[in-house]
Amino acid sequence: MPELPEVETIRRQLDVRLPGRRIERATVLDPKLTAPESPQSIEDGLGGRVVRTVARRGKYLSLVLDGGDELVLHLRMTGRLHWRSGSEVDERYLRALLTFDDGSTLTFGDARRFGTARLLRAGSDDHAAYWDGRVGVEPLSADFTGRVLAELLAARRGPIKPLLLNQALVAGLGNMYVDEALFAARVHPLRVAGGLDADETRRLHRAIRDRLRVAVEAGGASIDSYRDGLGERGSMQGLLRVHLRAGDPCPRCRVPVRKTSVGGRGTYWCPSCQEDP
DNA sequence: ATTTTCCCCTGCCGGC
DNA sequence: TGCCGGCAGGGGAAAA
Repeated sequence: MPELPEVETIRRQLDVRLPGRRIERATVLDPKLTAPESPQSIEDGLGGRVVRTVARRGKYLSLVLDGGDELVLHLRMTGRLHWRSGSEVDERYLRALLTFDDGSTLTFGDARRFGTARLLRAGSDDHAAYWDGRVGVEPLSADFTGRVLAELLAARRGPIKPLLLNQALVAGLGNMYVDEALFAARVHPLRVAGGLDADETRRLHRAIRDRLRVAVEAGGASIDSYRDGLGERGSMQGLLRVHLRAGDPCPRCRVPVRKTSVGGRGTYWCPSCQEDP
């Protein structure tokens, strides 16, 4: 599933290719992608525009256009963005297509059709209305300090894992990297968030940043449908320590990794390293 | 106010 | 071999 490292990998690839290119034509094949706005309206809004930069907020990817309009994309579960230098498009689950003035193309493929595309217009309240309260602190930014994490956890009575999955608090963590970060920090996923002591909070803060950095460096994890912006696999899947590894020996203590359900999400952890709450 | 449940959608996998 | 139920999960709305 595309989480922060996967989306950041795609962003970096697109940000050295798209800026300066003009969108010759936009085609939206699935009306659900742009709803409630119509495909026609989005196509008209994109045609002829030049991409200025490619940005990311949490798991959201934005093509910032000349004039300040912003095409916001979310890949959700199975979305894929694939840039090609030519117009030969081989995409099984194609939902949208951008053709640039030099003949290159960007496709949005998405087997399960959960992904979304919105066009935020400059000079309207689109930007504020869309972003307000949607995403919290960027975990790889300088803003995300140990103190900030401690403040987010303070007085929270719910378990730590669902809290870390809340995009409005920390932006970009998903099921996979939360499992990996909690393991690295030796914190059980069901611990009450506000009950972590100072040392545990500090370990968790470091673990989140470390795991995300390593994953970005590895180009993301291709555990199922994820491919990067050029259609290639990442290599983080081989570096996962507990996620999807039920029954395998814990890399730290050799006790078999276990799987349970937390907040309705498949959750992997080491019963020895991550003490019961 | 915060936390939990449900739903969207389709490929895949195990069981029979 | 083929059918079928269950599972996967990001996020947002609805319910608790």
